[in-house]
Amino acid sequence: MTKDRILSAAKAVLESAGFEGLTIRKVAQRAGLSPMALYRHFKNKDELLNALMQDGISAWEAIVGGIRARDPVKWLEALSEAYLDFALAQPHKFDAAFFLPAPAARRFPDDFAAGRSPAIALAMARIDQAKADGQFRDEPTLGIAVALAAYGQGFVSMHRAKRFGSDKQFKALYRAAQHQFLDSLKPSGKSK
Amino acid sequence: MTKDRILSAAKAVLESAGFEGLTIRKVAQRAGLSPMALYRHFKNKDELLNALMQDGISAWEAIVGGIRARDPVKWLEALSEAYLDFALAQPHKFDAAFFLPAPAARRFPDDFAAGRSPAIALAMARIDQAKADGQFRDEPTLGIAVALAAYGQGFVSMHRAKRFGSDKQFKALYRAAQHQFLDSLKPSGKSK
DNA sequence: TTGGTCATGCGTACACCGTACACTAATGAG
DNA sequence: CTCATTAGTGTACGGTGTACGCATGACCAA
Repeated sequence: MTKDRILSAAKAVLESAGFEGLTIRKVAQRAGLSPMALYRHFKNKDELLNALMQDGISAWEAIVGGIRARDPVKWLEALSEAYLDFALAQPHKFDAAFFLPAPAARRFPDDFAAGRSPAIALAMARIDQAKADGQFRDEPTLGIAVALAAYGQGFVSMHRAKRFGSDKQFKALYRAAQHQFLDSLKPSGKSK
Repeated sequence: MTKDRILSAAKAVLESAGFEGLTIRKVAQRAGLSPMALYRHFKNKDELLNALMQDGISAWEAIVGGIRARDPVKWLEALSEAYLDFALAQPHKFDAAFFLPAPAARRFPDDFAAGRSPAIALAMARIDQAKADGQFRDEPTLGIAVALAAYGQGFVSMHRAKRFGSDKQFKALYRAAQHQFLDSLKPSGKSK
């Protein structure tokens, strides 16, 4: 389908030129079409960006789905590390997944607890499991999941805004914070 | 000075039209100048944006400097709340302060611990104080400060990306996470 | 006063952007 | 074959950042 070809072209342009360099004209050229042809398949540029967001989210879901750790806490640690890898190794795809504004239609409802997102649902299941195992205290599962997500997104956002001196410092602080966070969820008295 | 007039115009345009609507031509018109006149005072648009970032940061520093709470933990709670207010009440200024990429020249050095930013330095002083008071456990001060910042930035970033169903949900989760975070820093056994 | 230097602002022009509009070429059903 | 639907195109418009060269005026030395 032509639409897929356009999407592939868009992903290629995004990869090589970033969001700044992602233009209708460039995508069209890459797809071997005239610029206006894209409008047969996407209402406008925003809709194309939205498709890229979807693609980025799918990539992330696949990564999360591939985490193999058995122990729920280890699983959450692996999740956190995978997130860091994703952000650094595929920055544009990552940004598409996490920073692009969602159109009204696909926003989480107020109970996004329910886990409209498979990745969040998976994480919440592991958190519940850790609580059942007695590895975590009894804090609200949604709160923990969202906090973990915010943590990661915050670090990456600060990194994107060039608030860290170096990637090395960024990674070190990211890992330290993640470790401390998971640590803080252990039952009282067990910390450190 | 003309430069100040341009900056004021830019701030006004930013406030009323956001970053999307911030164009050289609009700023020039607002300042009563021709578009090209701006280039006598700013190398290019990026440099103008950088000046806006500086302005946003100053606004934030002023807010932080104005927090009056005596108790260090209360002070940190007030900080967190002020951050939320700032993000919601002055979104563009907030974004200028926290999301605009810093030019290489003004990046934090690797020991940004040292607190190139007055706000971070203030926060770290309060954290040290809380530790001295026995209100916090002995985690690394820098780690706590950066984690707190990442927390806030992450929530706001997710909000900007429209990942929350509503402002109400956003605020509720933000506050819950902040509360849980500060709580987790208390000495073992005292949590909840 | 004259002349020169420098800072300031302006007008024009260019390349690039998203996309509205009107068009043609291809496809497939009856 | 006819005709409606779809896919793709070319042109054009209003917007963007900004390079370039010129005009103006303030200042100061001769």
